[in-house]
Amino acid sequence: MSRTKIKDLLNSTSYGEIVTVKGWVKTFRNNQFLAINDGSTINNIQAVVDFTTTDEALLKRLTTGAAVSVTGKLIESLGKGQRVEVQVESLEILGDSDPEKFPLQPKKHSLEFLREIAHLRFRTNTFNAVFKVRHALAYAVHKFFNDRGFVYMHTPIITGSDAEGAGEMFRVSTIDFDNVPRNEDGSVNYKEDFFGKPTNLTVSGQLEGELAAMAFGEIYTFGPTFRAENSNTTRHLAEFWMIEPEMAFYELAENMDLAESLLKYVIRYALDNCSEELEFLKGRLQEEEKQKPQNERSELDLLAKLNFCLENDFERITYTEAINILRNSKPNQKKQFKYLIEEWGADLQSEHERYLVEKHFKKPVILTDYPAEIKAFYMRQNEVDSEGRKTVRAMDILFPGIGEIVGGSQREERIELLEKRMEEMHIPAEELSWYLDTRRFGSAPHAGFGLGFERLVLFVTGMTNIRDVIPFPRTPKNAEF
RNA sequence: UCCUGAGUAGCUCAGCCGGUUAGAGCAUCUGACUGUUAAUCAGAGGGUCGCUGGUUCGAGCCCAGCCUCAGGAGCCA
Repeated sequence: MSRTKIKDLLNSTSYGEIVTVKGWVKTFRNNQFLAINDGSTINNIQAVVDFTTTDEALLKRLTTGAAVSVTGKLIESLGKGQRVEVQVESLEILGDSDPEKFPLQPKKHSLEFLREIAHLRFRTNTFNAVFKVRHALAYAVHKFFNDRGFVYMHTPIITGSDAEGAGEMFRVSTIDFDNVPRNEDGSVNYKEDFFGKPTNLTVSGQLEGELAAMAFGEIYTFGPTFRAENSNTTRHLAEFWMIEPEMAFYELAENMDLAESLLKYVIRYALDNCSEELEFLKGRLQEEEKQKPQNERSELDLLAKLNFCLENDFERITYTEAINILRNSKPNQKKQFKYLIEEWGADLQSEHERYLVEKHFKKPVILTDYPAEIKAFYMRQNEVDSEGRKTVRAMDILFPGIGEIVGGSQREERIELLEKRMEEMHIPAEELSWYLDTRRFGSAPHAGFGLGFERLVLFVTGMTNIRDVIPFPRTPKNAEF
């Protein structure tokens, strides 16, 4: 007999129908009430076993975590707390679960503990909900771009260029560390390595993405990204997923429009398609925040926060305007910032970003036109202003609780200016001549951005540690599973 | 990498000023009960107090080093 998914059974009114349920035991109460979950929904179905006619040895094996198949009649529940239940006629244990050793109990576990058993945490309500939302968001990203005619481009994971400048890279090599091939001067002979030269894992698909955009018009990438930074925070991973659209003939304003509508679209999609999961996560967050003092709790609950984000335009201000706001802000004047804002040109610290987003505007903020000094070589240079300040057409989107969720820019399409900037920043032009070819042959204005997928999942699920929104987090000193 | 805090039973945590045999709730096991909702009730088992060294008559507690984890910062998405 084919199985029926629990999600469908919980919505069914076909009372009297004989159904088969396969799933994992959550709890077995009172020697007769079996709560089964099959992952199709965070809710369980109750199967009622007649213990007077069932073999005692079999009943003993109904332990938390065991995989079971039950067949019986779907009936209106005789008890309160659930609408339907299955009256068990036959019961089979598909896989036992030793209760002495199975680490998940029908009680609350800390997220830290569950992180240590990441292979089993999928079976908890919280992670069921988180990864359902993650899936929905990933699907929505593809749907958004596909519906707008963007081409999904697979940029390389292994890169031969170390000039991307987005952070420390992981070396990819087949060299035997115990027997390193050397040149006469003692340096490593990379000609002996797999690719015949040093290679690394990608830190960004942007440069290759630009090449494709200069042919297809509008493309996006969505793939794994690797940063070998020794970052130990709630919002950094060594391996994460990034979405990088790149669009020919877009200027900065259109780039911002696209990023804002992408974020709103995928949040809307999650609200429309994951209401059960988000409702659960909202409750989880409220429980968690009960531990905190009143002034640290969120003003809006999870659903209200997401809806608020949809209903309001993101605030768009330039770096220069932000500096003026910060300079005149209370925490700056009362010297409450750890880093006080004094001069134009300083990089914004996360305390400043948080002030702008969470205190001043109380909504997502897009910061544009940063000082050229603190931004990457490929960003389009603005005219020097009346005070002699050099800025670039960068834009960062800041979200409450997350910080920077999007970083992008209009790209410098004028080759003379680009080459000059590369020289100033000591970027080897020879290594990137393929990149510069886009500016040599039919260069055109274009723009793009990078969206950190896990940071998006963090925001939508209300989770607070990025290690809890990716199945198997890779962080410094941690590559388990 | 820096700053702060933590590490005691399977899990969550208590453990006073250094002093007898290190405790609780949940989980597990045994029994009772049998329409329960993290079932309930009674009982039992369960400890390398993160690791190494030191101080002391005596260390879970004090000191030093190390490891791991968490939060914050930096780097960034």
